[in-house]
Amino acid sequence: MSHTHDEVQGFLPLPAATLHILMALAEGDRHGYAIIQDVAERTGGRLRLSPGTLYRSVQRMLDQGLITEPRTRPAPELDDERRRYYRLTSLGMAVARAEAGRLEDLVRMARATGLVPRKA
Amino acid sequence: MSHTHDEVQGFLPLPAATLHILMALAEGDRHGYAIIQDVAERTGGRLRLSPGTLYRSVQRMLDQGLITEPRTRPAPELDDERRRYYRLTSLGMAVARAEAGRLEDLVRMARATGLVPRKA
DNA sequence: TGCGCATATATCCAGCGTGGATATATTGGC
DNA sequence: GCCAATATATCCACGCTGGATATATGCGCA
Repeated sequence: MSHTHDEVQGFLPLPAATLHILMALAEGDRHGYAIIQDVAERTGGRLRLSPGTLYRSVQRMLDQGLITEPRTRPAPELDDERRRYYRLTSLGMAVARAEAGRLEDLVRMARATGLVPRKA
Repeated sequence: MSHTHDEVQGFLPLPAATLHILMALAEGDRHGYAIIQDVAERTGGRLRLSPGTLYRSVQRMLDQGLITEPRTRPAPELDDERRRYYRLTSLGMAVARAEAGRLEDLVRMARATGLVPRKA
């Protein structure tokens, strides 16, 4: 289950919401509403994914194969029937890593200009 | 010539082209076409700003006060009359630093998920 | 001389990603 | 019984982008 450089690179640059969703799913399977909360929490409330952005991003990511909808649902007794859960694919992980690398390059370039101090 | 946190933060997230233009101008005054070349060079040819993106971004940045058009033109004997030169403002620098910081936070978050290794 | 390419700026269109509003339905607290 | 939170889904308007197009000058080369 390996992915070619071009196959992964073709997704970049990743839409902002997509990277956040991938990061939220890195810890485990989550449903849509939980992803919104997770992103808000992780960003200290600075990024609040709107429902429109979240559900359209999720649909696109399913189509692209970055995430899947697993058959098994966690904790049936605590479950909410309405929920739809999502899981990272190996392609999704590879794409997230590639995007993070791209962002690192960007930060490195910014530092190289001398415009940006090397730490805050 | 200081800028408030909110004044600067209000520009974020910065459009991709805008950050690249700010980085290109960090080294000194440049005209539009030179910015396109500079960005292509710095990114190893991976990002080629289209004319549409470049000139619209520049116009927006002038309106926002991130850059200015200096009166003095460099090297009059080597100059091309058609060129329009642009220069970073202190606001532009502050905004570029803030955006770089935002990207760093993003990379840090990606690392924290364990999804992204800490160096390549 | 004339052709094409690089230089240089500017405008237009179509496409995509986003926020916000709206809709629908269920659950829990007061 | 009412409102807020939970949960998903769709629609509209806006902003950013690439690519095409337009215009004009300068340079190399056949």
